Amino acid sequence: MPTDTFFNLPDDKRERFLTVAIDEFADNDYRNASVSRICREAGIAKGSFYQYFADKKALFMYLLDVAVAEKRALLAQIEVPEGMRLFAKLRWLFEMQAQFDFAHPRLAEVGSRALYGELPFRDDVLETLREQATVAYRQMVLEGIAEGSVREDVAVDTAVFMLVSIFNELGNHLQKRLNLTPQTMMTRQLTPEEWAEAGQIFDDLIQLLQNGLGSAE
Amino acid sequence: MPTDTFFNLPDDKRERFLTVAIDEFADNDYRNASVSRICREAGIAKGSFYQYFADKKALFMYLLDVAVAEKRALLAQIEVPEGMRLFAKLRWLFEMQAQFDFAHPRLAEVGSRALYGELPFRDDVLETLREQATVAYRQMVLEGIAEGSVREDVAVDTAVFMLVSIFNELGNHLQKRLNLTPQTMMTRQLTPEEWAEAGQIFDDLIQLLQNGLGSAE
DNA sequence: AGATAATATGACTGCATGGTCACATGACCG
DNA sequence: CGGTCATGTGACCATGCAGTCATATTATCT
Repeated sequence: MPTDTFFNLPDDKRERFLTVAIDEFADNDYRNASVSRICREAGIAKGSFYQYFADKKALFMYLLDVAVAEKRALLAQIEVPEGMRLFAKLRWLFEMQAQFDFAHPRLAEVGSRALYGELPFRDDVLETLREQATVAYRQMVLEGIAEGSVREDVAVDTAVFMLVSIFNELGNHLQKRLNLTPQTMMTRQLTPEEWAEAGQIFDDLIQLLQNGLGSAE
Repeated sequence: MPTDTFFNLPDDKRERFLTVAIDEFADNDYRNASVSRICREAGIAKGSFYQYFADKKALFMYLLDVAVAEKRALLAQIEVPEGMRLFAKLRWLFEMQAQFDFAHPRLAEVGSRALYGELPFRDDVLETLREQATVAYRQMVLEGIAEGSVREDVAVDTAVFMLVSIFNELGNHLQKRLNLTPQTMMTRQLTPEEWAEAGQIFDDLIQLLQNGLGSAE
């Protein structure tokens, strides 16, 4: 989506630009993110920007590409476990998501804005991305039923809705529970204690999803 | 928050204005909602607007007042049941929320934007409103434990997080499941069949929250 | 060095916004 | 009728935006 000129840029300049752009789209939704501000911040002329990208939308879509690529890179780094049963798989997914959020807090913010925020244009790629989570979760629930780990009489649509809602808010919740801000996450790694706490939250969540809140009474 | 002048307005003019304003803040987040557009749409001069409200923020806060008042009115209409146990109470809450969403779809949209969207200013009243849901749910879970309907070893914080996440997304989910748009909701009542379907979804949700997705295995 | 192509630049256009203000209109009262 | 007060009005200001373009700078090759 960017032009050759953009890729010809010296690495440091290109990276500085990207950092600034990601920050801008992490701090502001699409309409309020400002090309002018990005240019000012990154120290490049407005005209130059339009030599790199056709327009604001092209930059935004490229940032999403970067986010997707980054996520793929993370997944490639860790072998996807085979033969996991539903609740183990869910837990693993939670952990993956958290790992991405912690490794790329600003990018993750851009991504979640893109998925759940409002945009002044319609984009099919994005639309598909949006649906993907629902479809994947439905598939998982169905497999869960097939393998016997999920009750046969479960209300599939409603269960999927639950999973997606929780998944979407998980990042925010972890941040609150661990007292983290995107800044602190950028500047330091998670301590083992923090990871343990996150792990505990995942365990609790899985426990709740699997057995509910109700007592046996 | 509005001036006397605003309340002195002929009823139809004031109501027309409010309808337009609510639509504007339902369709756009705070920053993108436009006073100029509201004035144009409502057929009043820009100067007049500033005779009714100190500024854009004052209008916005007033709309929230209206929303809260409207919700109170709904609750006053229906007697709050006493002595309900947790899961019955939750179901009742779901139904209340849905009834409000269906009765005032546009206002509900303004409200949820206010609670979960971003604002260019900080407001203590709003902050309190935001926390209220979490506090109330925590209280309910604790009561649930006390009365024995909730497992004693439940992870309270995580359970509350689950409940809040689900509750926040419930409106959207119902809309999708029942194939409704704010417009259709404005123009017609829900059919008994649609209400039944909503009720089924509530039942399913409660069932999932209480017993989880897991099979007994 | 000279010529050609790639890149950088920032003033500029056109547009929309929130908010102001000097003035116009209308209502009520003696 | 005249005067006073409440209300209505829209041109106007400062600001910020996305995007353009003529011009200037720098690289590259002969």
